[in-house]
Amino acid sequence: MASEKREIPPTAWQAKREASYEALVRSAMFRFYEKGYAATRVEDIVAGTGYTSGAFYFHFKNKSDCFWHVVDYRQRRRRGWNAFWEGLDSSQMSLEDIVRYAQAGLTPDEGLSGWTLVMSEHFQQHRDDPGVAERFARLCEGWIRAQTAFVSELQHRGWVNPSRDPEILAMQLLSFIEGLAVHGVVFSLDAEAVRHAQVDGAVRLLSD
Amino acid sequence: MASEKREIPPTAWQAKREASYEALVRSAMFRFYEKGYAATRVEDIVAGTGYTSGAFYFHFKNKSDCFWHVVDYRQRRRRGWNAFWEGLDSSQMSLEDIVRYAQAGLTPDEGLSGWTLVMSEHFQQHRDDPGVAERFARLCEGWIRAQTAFVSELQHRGWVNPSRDPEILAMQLLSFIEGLAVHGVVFSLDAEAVRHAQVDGAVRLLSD
Amino acid sequence: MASEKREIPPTAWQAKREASYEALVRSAMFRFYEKGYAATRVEDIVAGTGYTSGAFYFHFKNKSDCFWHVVDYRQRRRRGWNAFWEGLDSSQMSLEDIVRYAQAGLTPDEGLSGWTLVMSEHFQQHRDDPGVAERFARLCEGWIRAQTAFVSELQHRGWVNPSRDPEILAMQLLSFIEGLAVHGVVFSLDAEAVRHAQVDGAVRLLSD
Amino acid sequence: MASEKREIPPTAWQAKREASYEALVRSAMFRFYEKGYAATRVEDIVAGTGYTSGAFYFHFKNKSDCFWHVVDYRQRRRRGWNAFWEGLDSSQMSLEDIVRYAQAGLTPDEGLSGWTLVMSEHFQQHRDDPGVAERFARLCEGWIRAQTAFVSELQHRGWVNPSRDPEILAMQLLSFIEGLAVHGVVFSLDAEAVRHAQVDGAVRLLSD
DNA sequence: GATGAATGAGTCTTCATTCAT
DNA sequence: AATGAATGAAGACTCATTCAT
Repeated sequence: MASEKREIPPTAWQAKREASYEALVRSAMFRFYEKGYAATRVEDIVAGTGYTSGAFYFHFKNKSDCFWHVVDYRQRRRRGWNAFWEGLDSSQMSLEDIVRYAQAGLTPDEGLSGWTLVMSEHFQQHRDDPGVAERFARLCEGWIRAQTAFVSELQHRGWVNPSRDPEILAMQLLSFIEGLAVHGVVFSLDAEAVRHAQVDGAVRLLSD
Repeated sequence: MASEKREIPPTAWQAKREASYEALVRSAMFRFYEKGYAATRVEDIVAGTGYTSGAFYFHFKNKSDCFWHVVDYRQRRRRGWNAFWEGLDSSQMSLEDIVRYAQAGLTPDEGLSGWTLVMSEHFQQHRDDPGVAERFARLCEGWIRAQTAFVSELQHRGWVNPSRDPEILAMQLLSFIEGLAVHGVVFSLDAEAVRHAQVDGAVRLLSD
Repeated sequence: MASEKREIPPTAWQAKREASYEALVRSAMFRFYEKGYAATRVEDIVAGTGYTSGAFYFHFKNKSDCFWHVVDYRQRRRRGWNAFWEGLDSSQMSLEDIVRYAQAGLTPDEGLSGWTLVMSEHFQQHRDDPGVAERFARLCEGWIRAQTAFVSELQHRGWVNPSRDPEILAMQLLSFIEGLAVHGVVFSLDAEAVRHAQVDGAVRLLSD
Repeated sequence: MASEKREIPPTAWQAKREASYEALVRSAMFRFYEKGYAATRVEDIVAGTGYTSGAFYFHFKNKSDCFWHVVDYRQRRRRGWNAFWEGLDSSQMSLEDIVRYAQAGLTPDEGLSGWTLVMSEHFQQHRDDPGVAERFARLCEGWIRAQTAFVSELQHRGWVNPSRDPEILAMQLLSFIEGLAVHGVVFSLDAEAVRHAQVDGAVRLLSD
């Protein structure tokens, strides 16, 4: 009856759709980060994009759904660790050098350090929604896995004692870095000092 | 109608007031911790206490005010570090022993580990309120000061290299402990594993 | 702790509550009837009562809940059939006389004839809500039961052939009366003509 | 881009147009019936047809317009009463036989018994739109006229007392049949029982 | 000190409808 | 003839807060 109808989704539309989608996701990311998840209204997200709330609900089921799209978006953009090791002559570097160098990778992109705050806030507010806990857990797993790979590599290359459990170390590193970032945000600490304390502490956590 | 009210002696009055106050503060503390600050309604706080929202607004100017009362309440109940060192024969203990022993003091009371989450959420939602940032900063200072005293004491007693800046170390410790606690909550990690990682990491942060 | 607190619900409050409740229920009833269920906004209901939408949501969980409260309210106010037979000297009356006399009881009170319309509209819009169908069925049962009692009484008193199934007759009567009322509303028929056709038809349905 | 569009011969064009029109009208009819007018979204109508909302607004000015198209569609498809009497040897039949036989014609086609519900719902929601009342009245007139013709024919053929007003009788019949149908839908009554009660009652209404 | 009915501003969300393609 | 992204007005509902008692 309506056989060939849906077949030609003109790429023009697809492009349009993707453009508005990305604009909204990115706006949401920044607004969430600036004001917190709860305090960000859909109107706030939409405001600077040139779209309206209708467009928002065209792309997302609701505000919470939008949050998860942001999470995925960030995930997708996170530069892999593989790229990190390539083109790195580690023979001349101290552990501290490497950690400092890796920091840009350890902390989230786009300078949204302490984004965990947003995540935890969303988590709090949807604690009893079914499946949320698992979703967060799975997300964490991914991070730990990536971080574990980094630690393992450090062990392989002789920077870290190979007898230590890389997974636990990964968790400790992540928590420490993020913990400091969050403290920095909440307590208005000097950014440079925080960065320094992160590197210093990370090195110690990695050392015996 | 209000006949028997006059009969209550002033002291009983005050006692009554304090009783309801504490009941509400404590209920708020637990609700905030369980559901997050934003998701906790005044009704939720009031619910299990036997009081009504009217009582709430007798004691607190508003929800945010209540939050700060909780913070103060927690502050007041935090056992001082002085008590910690008394009756502790540290001569026989390793650094790890001490840290493990101190953990109950390092982490917030009543098993509300990761309460920073609540604080940061409240912070996010009142970012532009004037004075909030300072208030948080001052609060943090208090913690750092206490923690710094602890670290200094460790240096005095020879557990920690005296040349390190105790304040930075304090900040690192706090962030690390809280960071792990938060991760544990958000990502549903095993409580025992978290505790273990906390002690282990803390020792490393304190070591050279 | 809060032992005797809830014990004295000052009747003043109860009265206040009941007053606002009834005002809202009645307003809802009339608005629903005038504009239909879907087209009636909560604001419309609240408008003439002197209350605000907040009061509405104090009394009702939501608009649909309010609808059911209206249904119950109508149910409660429906004069029983017992009162009908008392003080009625049926010996001198024809069947038509009785039916005409009963019409005020057969049709809903307050001149809201054809209120079934509202019910069916609400029904349509909540068809997939669980429990709605049963609730309506139970409601209908009650009506049929009452109507059946009326028919049985007519049989006892010799007005209607006792061999006919009173329950089926009751259903036919109800449907006929309501069906005509609805047609009258939707097709703007003359009220008097409708009333006449109702009595005439009802008598025929009751006759052999 | 629009290259092959010109190649379609005008007749094919028209056929295409009619196909999509009918698909949409029929879908609307069924959706309205299943979920009610208000609860049916344009998307719902469009869903199973293979078209999109754009097509909908090509054929109909708006949702209400679509409703009237459905009404017309149903009107057009209603088998005339002329066809009914042809090829019916009524000499051997009782009144009940005829009514039963006519029921398929009395009740709406396609098993959408109780479609009056939808009509009345639409009516409620457009009560103050000018012209709606008249339009409904005219519609009803048509039905009554058809039904009146049927009744008159019954009188001619001796089944019904010729002294009774055929128009009133027609209205009573229609209301009764539809009233029962509606009750059946809203109160989940057994379809067979309803049908039986319809025939039985109709015969009584037609009898003296 | 405490009650609880009532307020009303604030938000999310829906959906009929438009329009460039 | 039809698409589907986007609009934006409308409405339901929440909840911190007030106030007469």
